[in-house]
Amino acid sequence: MSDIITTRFAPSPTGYMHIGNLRTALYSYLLAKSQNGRFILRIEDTDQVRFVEGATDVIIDTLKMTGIDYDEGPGVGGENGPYVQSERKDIYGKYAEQLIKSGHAYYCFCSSERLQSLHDENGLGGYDRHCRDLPQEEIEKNLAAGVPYVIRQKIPLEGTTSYVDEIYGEVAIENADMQDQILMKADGYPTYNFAHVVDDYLMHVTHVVRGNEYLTSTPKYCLLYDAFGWERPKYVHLPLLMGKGEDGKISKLSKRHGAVSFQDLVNEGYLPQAITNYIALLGWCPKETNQEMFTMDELKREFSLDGISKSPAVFDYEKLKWFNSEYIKALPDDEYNSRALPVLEEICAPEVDKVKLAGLLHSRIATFGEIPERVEFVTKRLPMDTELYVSKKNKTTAESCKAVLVDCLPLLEAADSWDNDTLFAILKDYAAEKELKAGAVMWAIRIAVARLGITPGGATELMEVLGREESLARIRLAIDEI
RNA sequence: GGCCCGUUGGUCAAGCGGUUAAGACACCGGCCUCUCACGCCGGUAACACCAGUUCGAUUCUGGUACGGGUCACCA
Repeated sequence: MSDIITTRFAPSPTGYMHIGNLRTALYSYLLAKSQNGRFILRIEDTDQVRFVEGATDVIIDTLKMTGIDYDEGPGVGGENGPYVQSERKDIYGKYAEQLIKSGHAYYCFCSSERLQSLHDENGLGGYDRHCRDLPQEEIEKNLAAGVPYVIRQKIPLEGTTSYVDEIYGEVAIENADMQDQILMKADGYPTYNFAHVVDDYLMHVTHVVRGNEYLTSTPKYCLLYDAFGWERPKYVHLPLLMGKGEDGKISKLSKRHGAVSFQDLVNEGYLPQAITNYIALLGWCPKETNQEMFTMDELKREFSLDGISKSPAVFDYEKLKWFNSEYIKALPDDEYNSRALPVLEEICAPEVDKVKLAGLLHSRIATFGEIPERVEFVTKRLPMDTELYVSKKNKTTAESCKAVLVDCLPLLEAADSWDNDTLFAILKDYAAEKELKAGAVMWAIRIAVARLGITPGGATELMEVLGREESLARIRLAIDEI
């Protein structure tokens, strides 16, 4: 058991899955699975104030949708449970007591008001270690009197604590620069700082994978392991995910940069696999290959620590879109239709051929969320801009297009059936007869019928989707408008 | 502000002492085409700066600048 690599993902239930968090989960999972290890999900809900109903389900659902399956955790159980910290509340106290006995922690009776004023005075400074060396009798007196207390870690006043991070190498921090951080809160719950150390030990976690905001606080955790006499785990701190603001400034990825939760992205029409694939490459790059499209199994095979970058990565929605469009294009028709058709059903008139329209859209959309705007012209006659008739490539002008429309209207009216092949043949023949470029004819018709410059299909394809009556009506209207 | 980390094109990134400094997204151009898209072909664009080590630095060391993180009874 101890030989096998064990990682965990330990989010706090906030109600949504931040994309940076998801990447941490993914890397943690991949590290374990790349070496046939175990992966644990642990819910860190020691903050009772921030409790969010149903938040754990969001986490579990996200992992399920992305294919990050855990070997132990809520819902699946395991021999190291429970996997929700609030359900493990009883076990932290005795470890804290142990630390007090061994001189690595102490009771602190300072009120939160005092702490607050301390903070206000110093700005940045922290606790003044007021209770660090309280006389034993005073401690007992306070305890007996029921004075609320927290338990703080007794950080050595001198010396340096260092560890070797798997990504960043040696990190050394002066003990004097560390705070006597709180291990147990007044409400009896442990802090993250304490709980995760105890749990990682109890759950036999061998590699702690997390964001690099913990890089400099890790020595404090190392001191805890040392105090208990436990073997320290290996640390894998990941470069942060950044966002680029409209002002061009780069900062930690947050709401102001757009959709940052997995659920937001899914709602916008991104596929879970596309999201996973993209974020896998944000801070990691495979060795010996230039591959970009990865299935989860391939990631498990290729993933390795030495491919992880040290520098922060800016989340690029454009590239995510590209991945998503690739995944959409690769979708089998039935799967694609099951996503696209409902959207079209909802926004299109009954006479519109949704299956045809969906087909036209298949290779042209980057997200399912953009379907409504792409097909708006089908159900609505958009305001016409006659400039659209001008095509330098096809050498058309509004006037030349009008002539084409006038000529073609009766031909189309006479069409004995209304499908793409028939319509195309009619127009092609017309172009040949008039010695026009086919493109010039198609351009005129397409603009007239779509009233839009960029369309999800060619002239005759659009006419087929719009139907005979609407198409002809639009051509007549267009003639009048020029 | 103290401490810590980082710095290759607009973005993701390969590189790990000697290279014409990969590739992808985006962008631009071309081809194909019934438009757009797809697809194919091509192009623009980068080693933050200054010292040092070395025969030789994008690669190693130091400093500067810039960016980020952290200093909670949040995780």
